[in-house]
Amino acid sequence: MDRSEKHLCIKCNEGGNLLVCSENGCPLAIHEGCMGCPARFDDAGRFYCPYCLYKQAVAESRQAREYALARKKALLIFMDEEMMGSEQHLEEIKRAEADGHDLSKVSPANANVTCDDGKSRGKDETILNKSVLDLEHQSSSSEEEKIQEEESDASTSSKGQEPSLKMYEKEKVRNAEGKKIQEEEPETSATSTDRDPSLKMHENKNCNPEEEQIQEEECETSSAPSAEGPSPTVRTRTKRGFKNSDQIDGDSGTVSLQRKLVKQSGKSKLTTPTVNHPRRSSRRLSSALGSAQMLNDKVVASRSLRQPRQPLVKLANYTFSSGKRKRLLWTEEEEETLKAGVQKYSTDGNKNLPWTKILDFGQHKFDRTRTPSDLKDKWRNMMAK
DNA sequence: ATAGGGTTATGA
DNA sequence: TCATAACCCTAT
Repeated sequence: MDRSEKHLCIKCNEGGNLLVCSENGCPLAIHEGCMGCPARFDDAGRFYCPYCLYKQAVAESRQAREYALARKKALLIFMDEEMMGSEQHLEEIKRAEADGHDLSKVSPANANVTCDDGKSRGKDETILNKSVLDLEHQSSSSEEEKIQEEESDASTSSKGQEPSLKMYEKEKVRNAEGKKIQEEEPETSATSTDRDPSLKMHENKNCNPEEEQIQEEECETSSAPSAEGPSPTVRTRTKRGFKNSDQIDGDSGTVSLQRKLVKQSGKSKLTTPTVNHPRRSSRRLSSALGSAQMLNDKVVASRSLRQPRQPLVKLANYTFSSGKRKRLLWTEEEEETLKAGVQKYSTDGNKNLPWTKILDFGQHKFDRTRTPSDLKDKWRNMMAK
C-alpha cells in the first residue's frame, strides 16, 4: 500500500496518511477517507486512483474493439472463398492479427496506460489540480463516447474482463466521478447481451444440422415429379454457393445476403444500389442466419405441412444457410392445382388473389416448400405466356 | 398478405 | 449470350 506523508491530499489539500496512486507517473495522493468511494488495491496491495483505473478501462475497451475488428476482418476473409488462400489475403489476415492484440495480453494492472495522453508525468510534478483532473476525465469520457459511437458491434462483454477491471466496474456504481461511465454502462451491457449477429451465427451450430439434412432430403423426395412432369433431373435443385450470395456486412458484422451487384461478367442489367434498408437487412439476416429452425417456426406457424427449403452450407461444425432456396421447377400437377385454386378464389379480375388460401387449397398437391409468393410468381409467369 | 420490380440459375 | 423461370426484396 502506497502511503505517503510527502504529498498533500488532492481533495482536502492536507498532508497525513495519504494513498498515492501506483500507476506509473500518476502523482495523485488522497486520504482514504476523502475518496468518497472504496479505495482499490491490486493483489500486491498497490493503490490505483479511480482516474487511472478508468483510463485503463478505456484503453482496454479500445483494445478489445480493435481485437474484435481484427477478428471480423479475418472472418470476412475466411468467409470469402475467392479470397481464401491468396497471398494477398493471407497477408491481410496476418495484419489483422497484428492489429488486434490478443485480449489475454491485456491486463488493466499492466496495461501500458499512462495517466496522460502519452507523456508520462514526472514523479516530482506538482500535485494534480483537481480541475485538471476533471478536464482530463471529461476528455477521456468523450473519447469513450467516440469509441462507443464507432463500435456498434464491438463484442466486449464484461465476461472476458480481467479481475481488476471487474473490480473497477463494481466501483463505478458507487463512484461519483464515475457517474458518466455509469450512464454509459447500459449501452455496454447491451452490446454484450444483444450480441453481434455475427456471433449468433456461431450459435447456429446447435440447430441440429442432421435434422436439417433429413428435412432437406424429405423435401427432395416429396417433390418427386408427377408422371407427366419434368424428368427428375429437371427437378434437381442445385445449391448455390455460400460465397455467391452471402457477405459479412463490414459495418454491422452481420452475415448479409447482399447480392453482389457488381458481377465480374458485367451481366447485371440493373445496378440498383443496395442500400442497407432496415427491412432488407432484417430479412437478409433471418435468411442468412436462417437456421432451419427459425424458418420452421415461421412457416409451420402458418401451415403445418410447409417445409423450409434452405440450402445449407456446412463449414467445420457450423451450418450456414446459403440464403437462397434451391430452384424447384413446377410440376404439371402443381400448375393444374394452381389454376384450380385461382379459379376457385378468383374474384375481381384476378386482382388481390388470396395466395395463402390457394396454397392451403392445394396443400397436398403443391410442394411443401411452396410459399404464397411462389404461387403468385408462378401465376404471373403462367399469365405472361 | 399481396403486388410488382429486381436478381439469378439454367438451358438453349 | 440470351430468354426464361424461380426466387428475392420491399412498398403498400
